[in-house]
Amino acid sequence: MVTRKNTPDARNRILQAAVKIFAEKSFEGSRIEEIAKEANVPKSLIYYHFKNKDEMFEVLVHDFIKEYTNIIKSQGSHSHKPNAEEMKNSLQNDYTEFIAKNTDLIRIIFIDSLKKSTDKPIIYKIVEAMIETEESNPQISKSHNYNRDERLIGEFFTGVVPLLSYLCFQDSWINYFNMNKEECDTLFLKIMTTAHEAYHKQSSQNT
Amino acid sequence: MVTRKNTPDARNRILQAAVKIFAEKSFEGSRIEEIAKEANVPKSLIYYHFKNKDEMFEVLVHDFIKEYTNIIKSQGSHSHKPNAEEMKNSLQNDYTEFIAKNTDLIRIIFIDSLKKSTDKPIIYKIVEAMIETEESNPQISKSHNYNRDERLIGEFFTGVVPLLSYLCFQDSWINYFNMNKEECDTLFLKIMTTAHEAYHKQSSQNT
Amino acid sequence: MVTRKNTPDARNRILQAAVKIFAEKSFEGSRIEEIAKEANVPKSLIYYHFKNKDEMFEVLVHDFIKEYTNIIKSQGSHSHKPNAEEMKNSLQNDYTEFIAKNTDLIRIIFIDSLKKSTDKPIIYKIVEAMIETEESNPQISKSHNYNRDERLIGEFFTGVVPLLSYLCFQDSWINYFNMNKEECDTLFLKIMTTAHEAYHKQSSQNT
Amino acid sequence: MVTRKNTPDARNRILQAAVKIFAEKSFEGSRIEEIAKEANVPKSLIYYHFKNKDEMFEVLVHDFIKEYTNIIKSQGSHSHKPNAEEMKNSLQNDYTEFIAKNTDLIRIIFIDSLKKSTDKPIIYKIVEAMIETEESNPQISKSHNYNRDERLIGEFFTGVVPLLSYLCFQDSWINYFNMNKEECDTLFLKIMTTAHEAYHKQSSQNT
DNA sequence: TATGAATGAGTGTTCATTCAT
DNA sequence: TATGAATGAACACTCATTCAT
Repeated sequence: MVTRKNTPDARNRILQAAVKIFAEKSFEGSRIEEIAKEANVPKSLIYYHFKNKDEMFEVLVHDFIKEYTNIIKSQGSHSHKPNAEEMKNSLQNDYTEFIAKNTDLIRIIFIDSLKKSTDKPIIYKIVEAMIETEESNPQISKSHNYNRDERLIGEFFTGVVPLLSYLCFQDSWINYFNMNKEECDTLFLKIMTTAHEAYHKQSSQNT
Repeated sequence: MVTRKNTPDARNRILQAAVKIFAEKSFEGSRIEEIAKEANVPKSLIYYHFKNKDEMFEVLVHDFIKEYTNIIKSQGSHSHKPNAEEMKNSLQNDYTEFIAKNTDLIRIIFIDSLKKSTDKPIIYKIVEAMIETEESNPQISKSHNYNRDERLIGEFFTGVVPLLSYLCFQDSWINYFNMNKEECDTLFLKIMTTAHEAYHKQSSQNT
Repeated sequence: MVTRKNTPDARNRILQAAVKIFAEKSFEGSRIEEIAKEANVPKSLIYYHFKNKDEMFEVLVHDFIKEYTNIIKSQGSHSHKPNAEEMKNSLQNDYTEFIAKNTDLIRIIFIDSLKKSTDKPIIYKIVEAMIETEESNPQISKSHNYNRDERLIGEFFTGVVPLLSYLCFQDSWINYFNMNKEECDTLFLKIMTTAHEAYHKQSSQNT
Repeated sequence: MVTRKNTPDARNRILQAAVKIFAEKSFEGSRIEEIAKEANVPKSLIYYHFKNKDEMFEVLVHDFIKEYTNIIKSQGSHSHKPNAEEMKNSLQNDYTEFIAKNTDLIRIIFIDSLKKSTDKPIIYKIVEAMIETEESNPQISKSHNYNRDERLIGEFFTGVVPLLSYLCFQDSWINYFNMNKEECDTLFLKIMTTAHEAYHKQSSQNT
């Protein structure tokens, strides 16, 4: 009499386990065996639910990007010229909550996107979604000094990248530099907000 | 008559090949076989020059960090409160030149550092070197409002991370967003300088 | 509302599908999954109807041999010393019709019988049935020059084997050698009849 | 201290082992592990010498066909209108010797060729080589009643197929029908020669 | 110094088969 | 009668590493 897992959410457990292992070892460094162990399923079940390792990755990314895009779109006015106050508040909003919940997945996407061979890094979809939302707002996109390229670069390199990096490095940073988590968060937020805001101000001064 | 492998620099060719492959596939995703092919040497020669795959990685990183540290130290006062002018010039200086020459290695280190399991990301050595140099300058470190934590976070998340990210994403960015390389460089520089400077200004206003 | 699988003949559809897949990939090369797909039933239904893969094969072979034997027996005098005329006519008779209808199964049996490890090739049952029928006819078997071994070898290697081979190769032969089906059939029939007849004639001259 | 096999002919041992196992279990039914065991090498060595299972098969077939073709070509006038005497003698000649030595490989090729999906059965190369050699002989090919299609069908279905079948079935036949090997060989030879000759005679009578 | 051959411990994946319902 | 989910035992193939020369 073999005990069956009988949990209809085996598929989800597998996906969660995959995220965890991928985040720790990177995609290539992860072993199906280990994901199976983490999910408490036989590895053959992984192949019942997914075609192969790649498909697990794709499903994970696809679902994330889909949900991310939805959140961005539903937030509408979220990303333009936030001030420190708004920024701080936003840490409790849907967007940041979602991002915080998916740190590991973001890490995976970040790592994958950094590979040289990747000519269409997944991470770009993140800025794209932000900019698309922005451009669907005529007030912004029709303004005389709107510059798509500048917006993309600005949002990505002074906004998205520092934020996601912070999420990824947070734990080891606190550990390695012996900082206090609360203070560290506050400091980062202040610094990044200042820097990101500065870009926004300058950007709007262009004629 | 066997074609000689140009013996003296076989080791170097292997290292260069390793950098290339690691950058494309990440450390775990790279195969010794492929590195050997890229370096045009038999697989076994790699094991003549290096103990194992890990050692290749370590040699690569060690040499890079060593050279990096030297450059930083020899530049002395390079990184504090630069203005746009200095920043622009610096693109031609030793530091940026060195960084530009080692994009692939930086990519490798960046990727490796992003793994969750890495509690001492190699990339931290980069800020550390900067801060150490800074702190060896009593004029700066003894100033009444000097705050090491803030300096670290500021330099890392508004300086190092955006810069290295730009290096890593540059090519695919231009390709994906259909931008012009020159303009893209200029735009990034302007934006990042503005943002990074803003942090420096604010930082120095703290009492 | 689930589409019913047309219950009563699911078993037959499975068997037909099995024949098709076995014929294409050989028994070992066939996958239950693929048979299920071909039969448009879930994999598990196959195990409802058959104990395992081997049993499907056995059922298929058993049914074929049974029906074959019946036809042979009911034809009685079919195989001895046919002349060209009889042979040609026989192409429309039960025997050849049955064989033509079961080309795929014959192919499967032929392939299986060719394996070295098989010491009791199924295909032998085909000559056996012919000879048994013959021997049950005292007029033939008691004739002074009747030689069972010679009959077996003769019927098998100049009769059964060429005929079954032709059935198996027919399609690809026409395709590969760019022949016309009708002519090809006629040619083969003429040639094979001549050869087979020659054996019969010579055989009966033995004293 | 691990004992290395150090046999430069490991590759050959692998090929021979593959022939043996393929012949017993068919290609799909064979396990690399088993071939490795038979060849007395670790299975990884098989992948050092061959890309994969398919390549082993291809190498085997390619080498066989090449050698076969050479023999056929060097025999020149071997296959046309042989009489019983010639046929008998030929059993000791290069051709038959070669065939007898490669029974297992022939079995493998025969089996593979019988699969329905194979649109260009390897076995056809055997008749092709015979016919090509024949056609390179102007005396034959220019004769007024030479008919390529008839030659192909005739040689294949009354010559090649019975002969190869006999090779494949020989052992189990003797066993199953309880015959004596010598007598069996003689009987088959007499019967097949008669039948094949008959086709040749008739063929040459066509105007 | 250099290398072709060899090897063992994996590693992703497959597959016949079974279970619960 | 029927089926989606599950499973373990293989299986083909990989890969870092080592050996002998």
